[in-house]
Amino acid sequence: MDRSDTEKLDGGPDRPIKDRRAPRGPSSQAKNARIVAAARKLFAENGYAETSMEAIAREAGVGKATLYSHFNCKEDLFTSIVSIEGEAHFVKLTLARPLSVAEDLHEFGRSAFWLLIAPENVSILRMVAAEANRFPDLGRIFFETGPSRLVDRVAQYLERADAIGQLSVPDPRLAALQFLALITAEARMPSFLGILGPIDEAAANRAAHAGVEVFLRAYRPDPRHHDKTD
Amino acid sequence: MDRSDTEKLDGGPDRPIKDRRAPRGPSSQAKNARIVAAARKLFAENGYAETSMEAIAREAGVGKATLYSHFNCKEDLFTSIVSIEGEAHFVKLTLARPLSVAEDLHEFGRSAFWLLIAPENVSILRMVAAEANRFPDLGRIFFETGPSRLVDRVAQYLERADAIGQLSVPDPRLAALQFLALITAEARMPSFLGILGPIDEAAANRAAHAGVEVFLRAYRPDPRHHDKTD
DNA sequence: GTCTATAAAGGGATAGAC
DNA sequence: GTCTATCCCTTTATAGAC
Repeated sequence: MDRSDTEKLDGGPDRPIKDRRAPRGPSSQAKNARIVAAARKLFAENGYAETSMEAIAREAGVGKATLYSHFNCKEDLFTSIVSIEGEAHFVKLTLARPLSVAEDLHEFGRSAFWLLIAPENVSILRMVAAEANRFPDLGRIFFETGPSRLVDRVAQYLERADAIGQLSVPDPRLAALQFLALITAEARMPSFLGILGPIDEAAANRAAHAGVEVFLRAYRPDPRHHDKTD
Repeated sequence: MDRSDTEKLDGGPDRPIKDRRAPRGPSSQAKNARIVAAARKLFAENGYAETSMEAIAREAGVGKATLYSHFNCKEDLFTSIVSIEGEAHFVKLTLARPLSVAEDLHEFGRSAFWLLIAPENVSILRMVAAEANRFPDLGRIFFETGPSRLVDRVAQYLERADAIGQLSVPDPRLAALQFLALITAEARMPSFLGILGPIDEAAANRAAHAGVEVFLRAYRPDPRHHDKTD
């Protein structure tokens, strides 16, 4: 399009410079995406402080000044990554069909296990936790846009299951937190500490099964446990 | 003692230097303790990368070279801190008396809640998790000297309770992990993310109560759930 | 062993050419 | 908008006096 002037100055295709045909995006949008992807990867791998802006620029294939033209400073880039990731991961999961409670919870439990345990998802949590002191608001933003929504969804489901008499759940939000805690009881700590071996579908199935079993035994309808003698 | 030579050179008590009577420990042992305390505090507050050796030396009231005479490098200091802290926190808790299961678990649950949720204890976990990629062995060392022992202790108790028929626990270690997960179900994530408000005895009581209640409903002796139809 | 001063390296952010 | 080269600061680690 409007490259004619520069081509006249360059004098042809055999330019003496290194390699100007490198994948340079047409607009800044593609570079922005590459920067976000690079920052996400490096922050997750090495943490905030140990990740240099130069390394991010290199990973993204752009110059450092380009990086600073997209994000004012390192903190802005970091908070952007956290917000993006927090939403992206937790929006997917749904738990809506009121069919078989055991089936529903098992299916949802398998998905939740992957979400809460898989290394690529845990890294974001580690990042936010590690920088909780330096970025006090970030923890709240991440929690409310991510995990809290997951809890809400489970709680709503449990409330409906209670309403139709399939479960006995006096405190849906507490029960939802307990359900997620049970699903991840075994793998949570090793996952955080980075010492969990590779996980597969079978592991997710076992975790969901073990968690759902205990949860249903505790919250199955039983008139004897309905009186609120707290 | 052997200060006579320097006193001759200094010329008396009115020295022009700032304040040499600062608390200088007699042996290096006291300084070592102060260094460890300072490093523990600063690492916990700001993380590994954001904590400078100079800041640790300042906090400990020693020179930077003194610090390096006690620990070869920053990594060694960090791993030492983690090992020390990992053991110190988890050794205290015991769960031995086979009296009332509900009472025992509630009492232990309250203590475990503090151990797993209190900010000063969570900070060590955040540190190890944050540096899991850079120090791969550290996560395992911390887990095995700390949290894993806690799980073992609970599992042993549950096994005894199963043996005398007060509970029905086919997999004691899994049940132990679930018990601890239930106790901390509500506060775990906010605690990690640094957005948990101040906790008190009442909060610990509520957490223990809610967790024990669900746990006992799931694992109370019931012949119908003993057949291993897995 | 302990401190002061410094060397050597790397990071965040910017200036200026294009 | 984009890149290259650079400024200024902090950091780790050490050298040398005491």
